[in-house]
Amino acid sequence: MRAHKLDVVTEPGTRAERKERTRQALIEGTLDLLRERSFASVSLREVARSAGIVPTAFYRHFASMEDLGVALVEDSMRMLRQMLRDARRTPSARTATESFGILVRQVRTHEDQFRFLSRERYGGVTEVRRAFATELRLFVSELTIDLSRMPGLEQWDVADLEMTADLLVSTMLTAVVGLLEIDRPGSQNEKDLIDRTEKQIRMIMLGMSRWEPRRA
Amino acid sequence: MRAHKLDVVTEPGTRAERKERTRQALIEGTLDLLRERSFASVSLREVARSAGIVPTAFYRHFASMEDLGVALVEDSMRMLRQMLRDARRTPSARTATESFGILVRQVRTHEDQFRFLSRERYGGVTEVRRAFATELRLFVSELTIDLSRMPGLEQWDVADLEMTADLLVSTMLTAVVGLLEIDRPGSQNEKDLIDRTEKQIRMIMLGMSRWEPRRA
DNA sequence: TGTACATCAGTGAACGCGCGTTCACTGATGTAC
DNA sequence: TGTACATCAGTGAACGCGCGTTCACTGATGTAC
Repeated sequence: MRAHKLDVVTEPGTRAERKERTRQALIEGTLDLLRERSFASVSLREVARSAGIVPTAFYRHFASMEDLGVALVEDSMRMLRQMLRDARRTPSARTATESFGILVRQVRTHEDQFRFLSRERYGGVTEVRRAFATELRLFVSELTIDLSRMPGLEQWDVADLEMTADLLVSTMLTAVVGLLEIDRPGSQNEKDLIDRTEKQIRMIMLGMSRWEPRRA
Repeated sequence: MRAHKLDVVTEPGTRAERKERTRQALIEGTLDLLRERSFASVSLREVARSAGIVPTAFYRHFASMEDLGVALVEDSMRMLRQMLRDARRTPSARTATESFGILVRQVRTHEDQFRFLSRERYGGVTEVRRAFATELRLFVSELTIDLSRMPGLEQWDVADLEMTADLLVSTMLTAVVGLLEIDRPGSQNEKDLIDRTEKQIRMIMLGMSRWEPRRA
């Protein structure tokens, strides 16, 4: 019998596991604080408090708040990239409207991270802006390649393909940001927004079918 | 001769005029601080410093930083409304592309205020978000009326008209935000962005000409 | 026009507070033998 | 398995700093007579 071990109230797991758990608590606590505030206005002490540790213990995980910000970007970007990779593998994501449906579900699943990205995109932290812009450019150029393979678009100018990909992406992005403003998922507001965006995508695609590439 | 009056180094004008000048210095100093930071991260003392007054004198003009924020929104919104009113009176603004040209020039003229609006739109201050959303809804509904009068769109559903107006406005808004990211006006980047946006607007209008309203 | 008083934009000292960061520490976990 | 030592996540006191806000003040401008 080693019953006395049960008296010890420390957390289970190895030291490394517990450290990782605290790190996650810091990240999730921060995302939670960012629900209604900007990253620039959140203090190190608040973040530590949200994770249930003393301010000085923060430094066991991050060198500074800026460092935590970078980790947040990396985390969110990893999620975004994974989503895009999955979407490209899903056969049902071939049309823009279907891709948008997948996007909506992902936004609802990773709401905090999408909010962080959309809010800091033009907000204070330069690092976030740069990383997001790069990711977005990557996405647009991938969509450009997809478009170039669509029947009827084979002879299009690259610039025209890019312009169209950019329009489709920015329309979806506007919808994502609108989605984050709607608190209650499944509400009529949400349905209206999704419906409207799908129509907008269809309208753009109608325009594409009439577009004359390389006008003289 | 009252030469001794010239020795006095106080600012010219009546007391009311000087007060108004300080108020403007506070507002412009704040907009200047907001070039690279968010409103939430700017302190009262910094704002006072930027206007060349002592922190306590700030209270002669605004009750709090929040109060200053509201004044900033009101100022920027007044500018935006005036721009829209002028644009509606200009005969050359009849097509969406021409309206966009006017918008680009306005953005370059009132860059600080547009930056404030775009940055705080999803940023911290609730007041700003609400005011901007209202202004935007107003703009979309005015454009909806304009569209309903265009030849070929007379039989369109109101929902379809609104959806289209929303798409046009959000495309222009995306361009405005992109414009603010470009430091050097007149650069190739700027030309590319404007060119791309004009093409996007034309593509949407092509889609409109093919749209079948009230599909069964 | 001149005088006496009221107004009020801006001053400067002072306050209590939360901040980021340093430092020496504690005690459970990990490791070598 | 047991012992002795090393590691290291988290602690708690302490610091100097910029913050928002209070208060009594100054002295030029405005107003009433």
